[in-house]
Amino acid sequence: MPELPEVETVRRGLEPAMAGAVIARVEQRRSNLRFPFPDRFVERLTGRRVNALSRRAKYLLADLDSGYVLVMHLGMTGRFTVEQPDGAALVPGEFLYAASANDTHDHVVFHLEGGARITYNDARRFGFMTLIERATLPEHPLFARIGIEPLGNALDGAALARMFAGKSAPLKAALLDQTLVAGLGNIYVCEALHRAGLSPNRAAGTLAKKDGGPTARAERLAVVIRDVLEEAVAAGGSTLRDYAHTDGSLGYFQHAFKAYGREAEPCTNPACNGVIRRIVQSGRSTFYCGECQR
DNA sequence: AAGAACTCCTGTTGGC
DNA sequence: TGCCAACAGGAGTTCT
Repeated sequence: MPELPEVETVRRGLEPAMAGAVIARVEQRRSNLRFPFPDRFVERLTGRRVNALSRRAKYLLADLDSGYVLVMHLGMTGRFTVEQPDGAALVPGEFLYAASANDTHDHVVFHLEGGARITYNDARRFGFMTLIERATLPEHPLFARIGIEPLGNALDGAALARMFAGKSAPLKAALLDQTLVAGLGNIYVCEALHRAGLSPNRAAGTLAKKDGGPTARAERLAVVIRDVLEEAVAAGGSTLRDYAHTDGSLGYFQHAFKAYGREAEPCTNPACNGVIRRIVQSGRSTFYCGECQR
């Protein structure tokens, strides 16, 4: 499920339970998710304290007192559930995924000192976990080529122009490329392009001037990417088909979608008479308005 | 070397 | 109701 806003929301939900906590026991219920777990995964976590829980792109990073970082990626269907020892599974304002109807897909359980229990559930197993030495993290293949954080200071029109210059790939594909801007996924790319009035089919390179500088479109796109992600984080991310039966607080940004999932509906741009259409680009659905997105 | 297609896996949904 | 195809928030690998 998770794009940047959802991963950040999960981080904020896990942080109160995990940061500063000691991992008393770990249940690893299978040998792999998308990739095999690292050697001696359970032993290397047991007894370790989590110094801090951070995020880079769509990765969650638990910094351990062993000098290693527990790196976690949620793939498409990864979710965490936090249960406190007093039975309180949820804290108001936190975003927590509902436990699935059965525990078939509960693959990892972290038991923390003090009794809190954190369960990782992932039906499709596109997520994964690994351990990387903290000092080598920036050069690690998973992170060496990761692009700029869109909520940091590095994202602006000039940065987009630099990255897109000379590219014939469609804007949609360029924005999904995690080595350029890190953290966008299918939903927020559709939303950002709709806000920016830019066609997902437009060649990415058209957002750079001949001298490599940013066009007005590039400046506009940088602004709306930041806006849409900030609004989504503030809303606790988006909750789609999952979690229908949870009493936990859910993301509600899905109600603010202007393009995603609106095939055949009138364009939500009040100045536009177009209709949202759905096309497929690199195997993924793209929702956009052919009238006001050029 | 860039860009598109294919791949991993399971669950849900919509059409007949 | 059952069956089957299409589709789902990701991204590494393999092709052209």
